[in-house]
Amino acid sequence: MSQSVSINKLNEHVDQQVTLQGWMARNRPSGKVQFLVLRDGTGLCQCVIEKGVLPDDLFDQVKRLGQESSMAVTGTVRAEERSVGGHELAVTDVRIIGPAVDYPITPKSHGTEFLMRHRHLHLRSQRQWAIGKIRHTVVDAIRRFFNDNGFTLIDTPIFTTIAGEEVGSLFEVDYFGDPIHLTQTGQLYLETAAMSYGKVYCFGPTFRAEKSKTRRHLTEFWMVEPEVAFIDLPGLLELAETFVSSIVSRVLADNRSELEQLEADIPALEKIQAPFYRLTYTECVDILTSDRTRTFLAQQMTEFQTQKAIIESRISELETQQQGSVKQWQKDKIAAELIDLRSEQSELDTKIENNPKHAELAANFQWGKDLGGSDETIISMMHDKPVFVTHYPRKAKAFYMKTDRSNEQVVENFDCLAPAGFGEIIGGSVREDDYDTLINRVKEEGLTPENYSWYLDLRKYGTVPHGGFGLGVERTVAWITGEKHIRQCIPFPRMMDKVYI
RNA sequence: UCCUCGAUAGCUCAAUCGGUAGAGCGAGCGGCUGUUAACCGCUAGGUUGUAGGUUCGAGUCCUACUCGAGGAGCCA
Repeated sequence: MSQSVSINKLNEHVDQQVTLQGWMARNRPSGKVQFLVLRDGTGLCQCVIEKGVLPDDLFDQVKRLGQESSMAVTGTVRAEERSVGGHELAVTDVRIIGPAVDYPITPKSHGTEFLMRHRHLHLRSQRQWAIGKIRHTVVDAIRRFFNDNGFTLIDTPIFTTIAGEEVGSLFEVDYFGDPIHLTQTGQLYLETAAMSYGKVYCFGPTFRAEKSKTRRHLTEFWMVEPEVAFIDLPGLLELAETFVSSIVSRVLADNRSELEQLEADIPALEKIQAPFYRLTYTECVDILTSDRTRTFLAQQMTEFQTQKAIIESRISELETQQQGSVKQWQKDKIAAELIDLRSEQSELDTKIENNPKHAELAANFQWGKDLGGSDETIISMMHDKPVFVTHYPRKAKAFYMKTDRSNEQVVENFDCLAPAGFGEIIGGSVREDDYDTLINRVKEEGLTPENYSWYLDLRKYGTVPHGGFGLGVERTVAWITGEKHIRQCIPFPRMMDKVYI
């Protein structure tokens, strides 16, 4: 028996006899030769099976195997320019492990619903695999960053007795007859630990029952939250920009081929380096209501319409070609392109429809409101690097955020908006550290102070300025990979009213 | 919760004015030694989401419901 190796290590075994173990991604049998592409979790390798080398009955058995059949394939590695991955295997033996019949996900395109219902199998497909590899790097980079910078990991509870954000977005579960909630944030617990270790972070799933049906929302998502004692707002911003930059540069270093495969915007990612842009909320309001935004949106509208015209002329061009007497496979290709173009067209229609609404929302923006999704998108579209927006109105924000002592209308908080219209990936703040101010804020919000007694205690026994933020893992992965919907960025997504498997 | 669009073969989609439901892929069989979503020939595959209604006749029109997609509010 020859040495068992993984496909990503084939370059170390050229001209040697090896055994690969994996699944059949596809097979193209012809009379006397089969080109079988094997997938082993580390990459793809074309295996060339020749009749005569393999016994006839085995050759025929392999020929009849369905997509995703598992097998061990033995042969000689050779360098081959024409092949995926640059290597191929001249096969001398095949051992069939688990045949597959009628694998549902075919090489043709599928709709979202179908893929989500087959999520357990969809994870094997190339695109999902690449996103998963990048998610892995993102998670590792997050842990690395904090572990290497003096932070201590604190595991905060998932069953929680207090709310950090909107009470309405808590999932309630039955805890031996009493109600308890799934955590929306580890922050409040994390603050207690920051008073013990100085610099801490938590990293885990978090749950929000928001009725949000958008490409940026999940009801269960992963969030990392650092919390630091003796830090101010500029210090937090510096931490956040160093942190985000370190994640992006790790992905660029470790997952370049996955980024290429996903057609991510690599030059744009290479620009993600500190310092990021800094704007106050008030400056954002000024921008939104200015001529700059008006002309920016008008330009966008023109651009959308130009794109739409291009797509429409391409569609009618293809439709004409389709009428003509071309070969069937060409018709097929045209049909596939038409489907893509039509979905692009309807996306543009939505953008064209929304543009005036967004323009109106922006132009009429009143100081005091929270920034809406469209407002954030506008600000983020105007920049090629992430933007920090700081100092939001106190009334629009959570009770625990520290009131700015030089302007009591605002709090010392920040959001970090990823560029090119992606939107918010981080929300954070300096925490209110004065006992009396905090208890008044708790009461103002209609919350019960008794429930927060332990949280208030932190302000009684050696209070210090401190703060932190939360970064959404799926949003970060979606932004980096250029994936439109964050449901593709977690293995098993849970959405507002839809849990597939 | 609200607005818009959709549901036709296992999958992705066609079906003109309301007039016999059709392709490709996938599956099965046969052919082909260099294929990259190969190609060529043949075969099987359908209660058009559900329930009503209009009509000589409904995939197509009307009503309700179910499910899905996109968007809005809110957020990481």
